[in-house]
Amino acid sequence: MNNNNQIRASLKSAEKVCLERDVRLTKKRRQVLTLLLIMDKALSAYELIRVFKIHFNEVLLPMTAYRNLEFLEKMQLAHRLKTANKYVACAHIGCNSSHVLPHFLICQKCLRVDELNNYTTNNLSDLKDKAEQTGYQLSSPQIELNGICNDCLSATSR
Amino acid sequence: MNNNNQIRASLKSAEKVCLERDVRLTKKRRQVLTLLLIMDKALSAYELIRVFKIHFNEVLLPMTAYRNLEFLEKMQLAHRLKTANKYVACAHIGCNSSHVLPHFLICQKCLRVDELNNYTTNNLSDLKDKAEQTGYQLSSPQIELNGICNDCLSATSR
DNA sequence: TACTAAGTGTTATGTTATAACGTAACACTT
DNA sequence: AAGTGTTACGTTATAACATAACACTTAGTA
Repeated sequence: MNNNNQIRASLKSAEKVCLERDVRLTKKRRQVLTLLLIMDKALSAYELIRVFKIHFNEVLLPMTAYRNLEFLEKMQLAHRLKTANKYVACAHIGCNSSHVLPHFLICQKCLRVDELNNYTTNNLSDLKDKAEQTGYQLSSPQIELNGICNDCLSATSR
Repeated sequence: MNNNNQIRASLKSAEKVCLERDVRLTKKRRQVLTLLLIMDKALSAYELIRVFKIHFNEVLLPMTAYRNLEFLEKMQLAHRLKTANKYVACAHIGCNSSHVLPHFLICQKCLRVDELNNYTTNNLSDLKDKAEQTGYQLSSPQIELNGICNDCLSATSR
């Protein structure tokens, strides 16, 4: 779970990123990012909407949710997990992470997400080579691995 | 494009697989597999339904489509591409392929899919190790890489 | 023949996502 | 302060993807 200090730091970094890129971190966008950070797991757009209502007692409309998630994704402040149709705050806000070949480990039970960005560029060039040999140009490759985290595993086996 | 001989051979292998596993390759299931082989690209369930009507002049209901796709997936005669919400015939029917760590290259333009199964088990154990170090047990890992195939690329640049 | 299990049909609904268009808020100029 | 352009958000509608629950049919078999 992200603690308050971590969340504050991430929001500060997010502000900086938006300032640098001359885009606006509006109230709603900031709220969405805050929620993703607080929840610290993958949420669907509609889950986000429900939690938004509970947390801020304000309405977040579906279109706004999707637009804001798209914005956060562009700024690499959040990620879209295609295999799960869910969204999660970036684990590396403020870390100058490259996001060249993000790897996600997704727990199918609790939706905890671990984001591995410490892969060598070898992995990417390896994948790129294989893709090119097969006749493809990769576009923003992203590896999503589904599994079960140890916490959920031990909870189940009990 | 799969030619008629390849399709016939795949269907024959599919029959064998089902016989061995004591499950039925019913008419509808066979038709669905046939269509996936004919189309030779990723189809959504609802695209499949539309093509089914055109090709066989019979109705394939959504539920049946999903059930049959699920069946084919279990038998490893077809694959579900989660990042695209689409389905594709297995490229290795009758090849005794292991399907330990299937890699898919998906063209986002034409939905052609290349399925790489020639990865070494090293890749899998490597991923498994990394996952376990991070506290996850992988469940049927599958790598989906999105890109654009050379045909579409050259068509676009013209 | 009648039973059983598997498969399919049917209806309804849930879930995820986007299109199209209008309005509000903000930022910049004059 | 008024005018203008841009970005963000609101609103409505609908497309696209997927499953639940239960009924009916049929193939295989006792």
